[in-house]
Formats: sequence, structure tokens, C-alpha cells
Amino acid sequence: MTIIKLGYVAMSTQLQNASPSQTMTLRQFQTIADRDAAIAKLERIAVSNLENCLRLLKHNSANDIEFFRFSSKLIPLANHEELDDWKYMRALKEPLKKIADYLEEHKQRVDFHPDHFVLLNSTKTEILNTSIKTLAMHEALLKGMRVDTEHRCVLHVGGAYKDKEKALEQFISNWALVPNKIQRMIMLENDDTTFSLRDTLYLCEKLGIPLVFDYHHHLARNDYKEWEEDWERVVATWSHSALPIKMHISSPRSEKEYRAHSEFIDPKMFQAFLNKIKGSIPEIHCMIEAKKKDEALFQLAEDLRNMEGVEAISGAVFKLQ
DNA sequence: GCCAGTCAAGTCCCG
DNA sequence: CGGGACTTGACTGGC
Repeated sequence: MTIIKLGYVAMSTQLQNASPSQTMTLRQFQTIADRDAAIAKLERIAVSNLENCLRLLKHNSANDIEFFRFSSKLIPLANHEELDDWKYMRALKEPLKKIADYLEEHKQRVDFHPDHFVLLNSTKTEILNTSIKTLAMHEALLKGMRVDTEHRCVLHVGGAYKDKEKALEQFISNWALVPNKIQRMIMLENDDTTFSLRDTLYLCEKLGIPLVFDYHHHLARNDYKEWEEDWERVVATWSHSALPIKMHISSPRSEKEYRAHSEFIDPKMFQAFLNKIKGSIPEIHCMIEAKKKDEALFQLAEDLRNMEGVEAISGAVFKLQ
């Protein structure tokens, strides 16, 4: 028996005016003559984003959703060098505390997927440092929410830099430069072009990092299709984590645009995956990466209710026989 | 009100 | 070596 929990990403198609990613560009910031006023505006946006996160968490609880990825665009310009002196966390204490209080009463697994320019395998010190700085911002947010920071940020391995093997080794040597408290937040995900499931496993096993399996990314690759023989290795990377194994699910937009994400999840594709992993683990959390966000989750939940061998425990939690 | 273009960040590909 | 694509949601400016 395997418990399946469904989650979705960042925003809701159902909740109106609840964007957690409102923003301000550098140009906008610079056109405001009074710098303090401009910073105050940035803070208002960030506070509003966090308030919308709380609304989203309440929406989740109301719909039995216990798994959610926060937007990584909560604080506009947070790590821009132009705003180096901005102590953005000060203005966010209260809204973060409200999230913390809510999460204490309404358990949800929450995490982040920092944007693709967070690169831990870069050979450029500056890029590595910016990446660590961005991760430190994620850490501060998690702490403000009183969430245990372990295994809360999923990243890709990074760039190939014309030599994939070398780029993998670069990740390992850079890892030693990453502060311990940042290291413990990280999970790694296989990608669809450069680092395959096996490449990512190599790093995860070597460095003790949990691997988030992206089924769609794996299927989008041309080098090899088998993943079943590596599944036990994936599971093993989670053996030291307090959290159940997590994966990403999405479906191709079309045969032609195979790598692009479609609006909804193809239930047949998901069922094929479930059939393979059946009984191998007690629990799995599936992050739905679909254009239609929570609407796609509700649709998949409906499909699961009609699926043979699957039993609904609640609106977004299921039991696989 | 709608549509096109722009926006912090990096990498990769093409000419 | 330089420029555009990639990908994403939010937002602005032009109509």
C-alpha cells in the first residue's frame, strides 16, 4: 500500500487576485525618485505576496491539499546588488509569523524551487555566491515560517559548460563551499536535456542529497528510457530524510512540443508510473507542474477516484493498493 | 479591455 | 563574439 499526496505550484486558478508573485522591475524601482518610498513599495508588494501565500494555504486546507510549492518570486529584487543594503526581512516578520501560526495548526508540506539561475555547479565564483545568497533568502523565509529547512529547495544540477562530466565534478567541488545549513535544504532534480536521472543519482548518492524524480523530464530524453532499474536508488536517496519521497509530474503539451508542460495531467501517463512503483514505498508526494495549477490537481484527483486500485482518502490524498 | 513588448538573474545555440 | 531563444507570470504602454 502506498499513500499518494498531490500538490501544486505557487498559485491558484480558482482564487482571485491572490498572486504570490507580484513584482517590481529594476527600471520601475529606479524611476521612483525617493529611494525610501521605492523600498517601501517593494516591501508592500512582498507583504502582499506573503498574505496571498496564506490565502493559498487556507485554500489548500479547505480542499484537503497537504503539499504546496511556494513561489520563489515572493520578494522582488531581493538579491539585486542595487538593493544590497535593503534588510527586507524586517518588514516581513509579521506576515511570515501568520503563515507560521497557520502551518502549525494546518499541516502542509511546503517547499521551494528556486529559479533556474541558481547554479551550484558554476565555475564562476560570482554566480556561485549569488546562488548561495538566493538560497539564504529561501532559508530566511522558511525560518520565518518556522518550517524545518531540511530538504525544502529543489534545484537542477546546473549547466553543462560543454563538458558534462567535468560539470558534475564541479558540482562536487563547489558543494564543499556551500554552507552546511544551505546544503541541508537542497534536493536535486533530473532534467530533460543535460543531466539525466543517472547523472543526478551519481551526485545524490555521493553527496547525500535526496533526488526528486521528474518523470516527464526523464521521458523527454533521448539517451535512455529505462528508469525502473534505478528506482530503488532514487528511493534510497531519501532514506535519511524526515520527509517522504517526492516527485514531479507533468505531461507533454503535444507530441511536437514534448518538453513543454500541458495544462492538465494525462492520467494514463501517471497511472503507468504508479503501476511501476506500486508497493515499493509507503508514501509519495507528487508535485503537479501544470499550467492549470490547482485546477489540474482537482482534475487528476477526479481521475484517480475513477482509477482501479486507487482509493480516495480525501480530496487530494489517495491510497494505492 | 485587449495585445504586444518588457523585465534581475544564466546558458546555449547560431551566425 | 554578439544576439536571440529559452520560459514564466506580472505589468506597462499603446491602441
